[in-house]
Amino acid sequence: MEQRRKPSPTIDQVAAAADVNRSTVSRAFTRPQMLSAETVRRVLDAAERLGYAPNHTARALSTGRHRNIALIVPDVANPYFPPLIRAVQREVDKADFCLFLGNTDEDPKQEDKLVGRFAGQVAGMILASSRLPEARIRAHAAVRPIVLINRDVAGIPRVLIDSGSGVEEAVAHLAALGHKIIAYVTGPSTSWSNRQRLQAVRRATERLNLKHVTVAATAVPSFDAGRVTAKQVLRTGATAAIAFDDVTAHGLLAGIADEGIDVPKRFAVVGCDDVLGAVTQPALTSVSNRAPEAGHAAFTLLSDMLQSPAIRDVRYVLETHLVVRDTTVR
Amino acid sequence: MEQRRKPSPTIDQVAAAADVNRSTVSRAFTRPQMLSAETVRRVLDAAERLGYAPNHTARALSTGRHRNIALIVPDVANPYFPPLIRAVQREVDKADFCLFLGNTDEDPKQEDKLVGRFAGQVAGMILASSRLPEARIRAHAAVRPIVLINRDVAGIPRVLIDSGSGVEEAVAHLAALGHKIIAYVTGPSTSWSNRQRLQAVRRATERLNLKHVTVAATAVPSFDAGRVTAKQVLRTGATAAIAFDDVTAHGLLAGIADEGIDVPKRFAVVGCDDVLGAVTQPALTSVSNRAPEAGHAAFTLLSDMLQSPAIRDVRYVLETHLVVRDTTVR
DNA sequence: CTGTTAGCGCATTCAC
DNA sequence: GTGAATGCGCTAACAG
Repeated sequence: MEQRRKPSPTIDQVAAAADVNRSTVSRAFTRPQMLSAETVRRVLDAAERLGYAPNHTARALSTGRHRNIALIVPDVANPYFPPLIRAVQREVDKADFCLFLGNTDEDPKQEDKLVGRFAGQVAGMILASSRLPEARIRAHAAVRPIVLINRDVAGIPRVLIDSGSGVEEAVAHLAALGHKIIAYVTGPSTSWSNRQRLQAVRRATERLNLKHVTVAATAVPSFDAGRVTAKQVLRTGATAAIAFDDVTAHGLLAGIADEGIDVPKRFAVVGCDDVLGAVTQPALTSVSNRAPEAGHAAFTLLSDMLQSPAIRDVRYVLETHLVVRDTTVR
Repeated sequence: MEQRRKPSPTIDQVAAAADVNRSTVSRAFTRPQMLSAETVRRVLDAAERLGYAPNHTARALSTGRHRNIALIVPDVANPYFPPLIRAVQREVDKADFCLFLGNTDEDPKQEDKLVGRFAGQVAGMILASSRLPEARIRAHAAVRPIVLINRDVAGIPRVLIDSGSGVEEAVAHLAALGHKIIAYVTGPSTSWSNRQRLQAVRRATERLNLKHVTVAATAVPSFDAGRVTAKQVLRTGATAAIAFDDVTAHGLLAGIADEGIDVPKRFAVVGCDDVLGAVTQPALTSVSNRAPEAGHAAFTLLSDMLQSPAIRDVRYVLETHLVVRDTTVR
């Protein structure tokens, strides 16, 4: 049952088969226009025949350039990220790159470790919702191209989904429905989006002369985190809550139902990121999700950085809007 | 605004700083027990000071071994896969490997392309729900270690989630409830799981003296694919349906509701993979999901293959069970 | 225990 | 247009 894998052919074997020099084979693959059409054909032919494909590793070592990029996210299984990953994937693919995926579990230490692990085999990295301290981000960005998603660090190219705009719409919507006290259920304290949403709630409630309270959920956003928070939210006297994300909002909804309180008649709930669509019961009002566009933009940015080594201070902002469904008004 | 990135230190610089030979530095990192504790300390010290980290690429070129593996899935955004990816991720991480992620869009050509792209920079690959023809799989597996998930090819190590067992339970459950005609709503025709589920429906209905019909959904499983299939399903005279997966079942549920038919009173629905949990309305009865265990097992298998080059014919099967919720009985 | 030497497979100067 | 030579950063024999 033993079986040896045959080593893949090298550039030298192709050179021999095509009766040319190694450099000619190399050129046939990288800059064919430098060679006579006839030679190119002969080389490619031989390569085809031998099943030769340039060795990424050797090429990278020689040029110092990799055709890989890494995408690091806090939690693959959080429904927010797969569409983002998907979008990045698609662009990476078009560019004929390979994608490394890293999962930090919302842990800055783990994130730091991953950045280190990927370093040296990628052309650049995209950090989505990075939980790293600003200093670490700057340190990494000084050494290699980095693009941030949902993290605002001056001087580092970043793509920001401005959920603030959508959250302000949400507060206005709730105000119009007559709510006077609005609760915000928090997400990870290291999350830029969380801070942004919290600030938007503050700003909007103040402007509209409403009260707001914030209720802390556990560190990692989850259905259960939202659910156990329900009682506490109800005790604040709020009649409406905006949750850090849809998953938390979904749990909150369940927790409120556990208390026998009708949504939206006696309590209104708004989520963020609109990842659950109409699957909750009642269908969740939420702030729109532009993660796929963010993924696309991030790769485009990174791609630009790879072309021109000048570091540019790009701040790409995507606005969001409120998507009204049945948890706020029937 | 121009800025040059400083190149990372090489093994030689560390060697100079520690006043030893390059090989000593190399050993300090790969086989410290070969060196005197004192030397190791001195080398690691110098490395730390210079911010040195071994270059993956150079190491891989020299040893021919990579510390990367690739995981290829049909659709990252399909809720079935993120937990699987997550599980693989976790194991990969423990082993100090890096993970490439590939997305095939259910397209065999794309899958083939990805395998080629990753080849040469990975120690091995895991193909989840591969849509590749058997011949292609064999061809690839002959060249490099490959582990399959949810694809049964003799001679290639594979991890199979036996949804058949759960589907048979589902049919028995429906039979006990008095259903006589059961519809199966298909998934991708190239999917091993789809064939397996279809066969289970056939087997179980025959054994229990029930009728079954199959209704084809569009190629890519989706909410909409399920929804538009509803009318057709109802026309068959079936009073219960088992769908290829939860996402399709979810759509089916919506389509049936569109027709004004009450679930589960007048029609019963069963999903597969249990990825939606209790989020549908009514909560979906489904066949349990063991994707995380499959991911774990797949990496363990791959890891074993990397240790002993002997190709082994492993067939690791995970049983499933029916999870009864509200779409079959209230 | 540690230094010496020789590649890994390729891109890239130079020459011709 | 093409060939010859050099080195990317590292590991792995082989010596001592």
